[in-house]
Amino acid sequence: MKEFLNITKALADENRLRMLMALQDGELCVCRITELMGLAMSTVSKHLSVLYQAGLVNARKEGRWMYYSLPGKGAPTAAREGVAWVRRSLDGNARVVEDAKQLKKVLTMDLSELCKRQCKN
Amino acid sequence: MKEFLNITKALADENRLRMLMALQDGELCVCRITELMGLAMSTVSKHLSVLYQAGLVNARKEGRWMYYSLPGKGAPTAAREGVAWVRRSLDGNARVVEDAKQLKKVLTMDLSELCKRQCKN
DNA sequence: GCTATACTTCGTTTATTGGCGAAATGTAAA
DNA sequence: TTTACATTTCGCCAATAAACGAAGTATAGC
Repeated sequence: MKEFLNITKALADENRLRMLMALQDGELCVCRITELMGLAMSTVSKHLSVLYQAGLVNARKEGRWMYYSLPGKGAPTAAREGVAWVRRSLDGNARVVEDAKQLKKVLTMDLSELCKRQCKN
Repeated sequence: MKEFLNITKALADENRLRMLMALQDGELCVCRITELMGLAMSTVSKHLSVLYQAGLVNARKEGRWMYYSLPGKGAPTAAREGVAWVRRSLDGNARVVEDAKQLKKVLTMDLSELCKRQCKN
């Protein structure tokens, strides 16, 4: 019960739902997500930690960068089904579409430049 | 987004998950649910209101009694799928099984007696 | 009409959560 | 081995949410 409750609690926040939807087209590092969300990096990191604890995202460290992605086949059923349900339900949502558009821009930005700027804030 | 967030927030509470699972075998009135949950009736009523606002339960008034049940075919897709996901994920859960057992006892109790007792508390 | 009853709403308290900036951690480049 | 940088953790404050009891609403029976 507690495990499943972790999942539902993780899904009960608009910003975390936006992050899950933003990860649809592949993994992202924290500073790109931060740029997209318009929140403090520490806040974004906390949200990603909540999603990770619930098994709703994978985490991969590469050098100084941390990449988050949607869970694959190995993930627990409840988490995978939860993500699938969210994706079906929010597909085409105005905010999500807007985010996807904004994400395209963020992906063209230079990673180092982006992170440098984030850490200033 | 707001609508879907209503659903995920409604699912992000253990007592509300227990209530949804308790409704699996058919509608229940508030005082039976109250007896099962071991909470104040006002608290249970509030929880049911949250579930109702999210479209996760139906409500039907019959005389002095209010009956809540899981949503049928007419309900929005996201809500129906959410309930289905919860049921799959919590099927066989220890607490849920225990509740189901307890519910059987509660169903044998006299409704009027039960409600009278609830309202005293 | 009154009274009892089944439920909801309101007001308050306490606990949890989201947000930020500052400090800490870990990694890579100079 | 410093220095820079990407991310996380910590400490704090504000906002949200869960719990209760008391008061309010609506319905059935006298």
